[in-house]
Amino acid sequence: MNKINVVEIDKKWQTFWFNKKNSFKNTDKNKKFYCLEMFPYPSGKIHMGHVRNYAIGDVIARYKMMKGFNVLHPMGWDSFGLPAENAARENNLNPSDWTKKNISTMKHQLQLLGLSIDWDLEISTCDEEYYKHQQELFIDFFNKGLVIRKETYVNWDPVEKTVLANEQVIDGRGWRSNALVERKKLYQWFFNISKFADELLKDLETLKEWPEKVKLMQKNWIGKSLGCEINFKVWNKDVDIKVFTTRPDTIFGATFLAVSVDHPICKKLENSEDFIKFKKKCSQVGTTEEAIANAEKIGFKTNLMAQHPFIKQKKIPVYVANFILMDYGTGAIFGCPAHDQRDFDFAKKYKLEIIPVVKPEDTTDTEINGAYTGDGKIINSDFLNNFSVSKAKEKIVSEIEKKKIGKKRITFRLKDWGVSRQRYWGCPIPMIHLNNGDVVPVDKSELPIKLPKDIDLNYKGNPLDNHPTWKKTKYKKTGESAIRETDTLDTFVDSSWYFIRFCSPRLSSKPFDEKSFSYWMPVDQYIGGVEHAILHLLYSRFFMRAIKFCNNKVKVKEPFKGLFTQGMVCHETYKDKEGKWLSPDEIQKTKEGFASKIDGSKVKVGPSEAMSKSKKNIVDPESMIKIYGADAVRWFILSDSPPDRDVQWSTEGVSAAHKFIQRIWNLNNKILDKKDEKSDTGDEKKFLTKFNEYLFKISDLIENFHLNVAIAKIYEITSLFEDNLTKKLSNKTLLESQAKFIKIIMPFAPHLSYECLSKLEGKNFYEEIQWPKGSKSLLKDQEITLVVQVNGKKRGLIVTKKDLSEKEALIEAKKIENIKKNLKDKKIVKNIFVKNKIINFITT
RNA sequence: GCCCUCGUGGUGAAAUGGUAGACACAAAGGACUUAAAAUCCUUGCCCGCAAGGGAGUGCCAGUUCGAGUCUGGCCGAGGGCACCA
Repeated sequence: MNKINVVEIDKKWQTFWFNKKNSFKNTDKNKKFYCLEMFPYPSGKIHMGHVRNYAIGDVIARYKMMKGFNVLHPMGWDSFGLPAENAARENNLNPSDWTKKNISTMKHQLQLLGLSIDWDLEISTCDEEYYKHQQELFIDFFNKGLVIRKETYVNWDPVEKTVLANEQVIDGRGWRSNALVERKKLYQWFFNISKFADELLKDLETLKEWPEKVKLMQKNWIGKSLGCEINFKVWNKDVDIKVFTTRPDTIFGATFLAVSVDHPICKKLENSEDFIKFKKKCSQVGTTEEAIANAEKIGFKTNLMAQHPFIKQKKIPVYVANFILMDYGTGAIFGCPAHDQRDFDFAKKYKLEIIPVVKPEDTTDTEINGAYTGDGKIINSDFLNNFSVSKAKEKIVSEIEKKKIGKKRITFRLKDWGVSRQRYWGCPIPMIHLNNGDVVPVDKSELPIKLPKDIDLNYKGNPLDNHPTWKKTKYKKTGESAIRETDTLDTFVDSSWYFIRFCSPRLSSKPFDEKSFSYWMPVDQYIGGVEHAILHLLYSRFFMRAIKFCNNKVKVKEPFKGLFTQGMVCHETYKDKEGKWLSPDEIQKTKEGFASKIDGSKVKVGPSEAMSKSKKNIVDPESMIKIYGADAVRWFILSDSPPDRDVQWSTEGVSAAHKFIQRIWNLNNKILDKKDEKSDTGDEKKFLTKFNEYLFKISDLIENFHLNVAIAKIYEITSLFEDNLTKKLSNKTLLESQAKFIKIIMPFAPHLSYECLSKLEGKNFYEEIQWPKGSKSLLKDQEITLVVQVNGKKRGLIVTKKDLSEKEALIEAKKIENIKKNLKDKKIVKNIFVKNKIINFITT
């Protein structure tokens, strides 16, 4: 048997595509398609997650090219970030060198996959030619008031004297120093994303091709809530505490006030030693929402009492509490323990009064074990009694407004986007600090503000700040000396507009050319990991709006028309007898299970988890490609699971994919070698009808991302062809159909397809390869199977032509022996008939 | 803690409210072969020689002629939580 040499054909066609430069540009300019996969962080080598992401994208890109679209399919590198700095420090090299080396390795590896990427458009965010435009955008945003400077908390490592990323804080301690991490306030730069909060929320509705779950996550993240501000008078003092609540209906259940430690009224407590201690304790909780939510709720009782606005004689204590955040609402709440779990926990701890004011409709239970947050009838609430929750809300808000002690207010959970990072390997923020305290942008002619090459990363603190000369500069307008901003930008900024840069990646004069922008944007299909569902996608949506805000030639609001989020690649985990992780290469199969290759001892097989270095459950794509070929690797990763779910990598699976590649190759050869014979029109028609049906089905499946099902159908087509080799089909029919079939496989396994097609059609590919056209009229000749049920249970089947009438169907159904048996001695009460689907006899 | 998603054979999975398990992996049996590899065929819960019948999609209710699919409650697993990317 003629064996396919996958390594050889991989190389052959990759060279062919490379020389052709993927220039599929002779297509219809009026039909554009921008296909984009999330660009990778150059961490060293590509991993299976990348393979999956880019295999999915390549199917879509190639399919659209074959459909005649002018396709933009670029690739770049998200090349600023923390790992480069860490690696550089460990190996004593420059982050730039480390990054460049990784990019070159990974680019080579990606090319081994045979992707239809136009490498002429390659960009890298750490490239001066990229980040100078980002600095320009920053200045534009600043001039339009979209950049602000304010104080926030960071994780501070007191030993390293650096700001730590959340992932660098382990159990409240710095990952290197092991010192207890403190919260520290710093002045930082922010993008005013909250300005667009309402718009970002509302426009989610226009994103028809986004997964519902991603939209829901963004909606909850933005967190619009309708509530109300209420002023509480402080007893015997001339101050008010303004609280924000989404549950004004529970005002009669209010038994305390709680304010954030950063609330202005706390200023007066600064001279109390107890308060300082309390504040210190609060600062030991991390800055993540998770840490704050899980931290024990603690409070500091002030000597202030607040006057309840609706109960004359009632005074309630004012606490400072660690779970109240200054940047949400007003930084103060009223606590209603009966109907808020956090308030409940707090009240239990400090033995505060708990007054139920909402009674659930369906219980008589009087014992309170926790907060009740559902609907019900209002009780213990004076004029609100007997109202429902929603009615009570309306009533109380109008009452509050009438009394002028507060007003309706909409709040968003979404905070402004902090973009300052006290790190070296990022885009320098193009601002300078003048002697008089003003902070101004640099002149655009001075861009790019380049990172210095000579940097000492072993020095404690902010590297740019510690550089001997870099920050010293002059203000161009006046010539006075000035100090550069030494913070760099969050790497999310880099990835918030790279898809725009791809429209005109070599343009030096400005970030993008408006003409190419309006041709290509928005991205028609964006593909990437679901872990980016909120931040990256939301920031990109903000950036698009901010750019539009600064440039009236930009008409696009939403950067990504279609979004697809793929699942992770998982693998079983293995541990040796000492509980140490083993990689799949370090084990071998035995009769009982698996054993270590090193000492032959038994291996414990653990659950399949996302591939990660720490668990060593990694399979290297490059070595897989070398053994099985690019097509088999792509094929397997697409075939085994729906693309939006996790997939389990298995050696058996990729080996099976390889066998299938061989099977198609064999089929192709059998058809080429077959002697012509007299055809039977009946056989031919049957074959062509069935194949035609598959053709429509597969287009549909690809367009809806059901790539695993599309592959299952391709297996079925293969069997169809193999079965028909022994039937009476003309060679013309077989060869023509096979060529169509090979084209269907092309987006998935392009190397194999080009090789087969070059044999079938015996020509070189100077023209575009078109997706095969199906016949609508042939679709009408399909056979369908009608299910016959008695009382909802399947009792028979009718194989028949399409669109059989109810009358005919019932006659046919009653002819079936088993149906006769089941209807015997019974009276038919009702017939259910669904065309091309089902007959259901309902009997007495 | 909060938000989101997912639970179907030994495994990955398929199924516009209409035949549950397509397709594939693994396993068992068989064919070819001196043998192995490769390839191909068959089987796949329970009763039955078969025809056929029964149970069955995490658990408990409900809607429907009909529920894996819709509704409510529960249990379990995974993702995100603003300085990892």
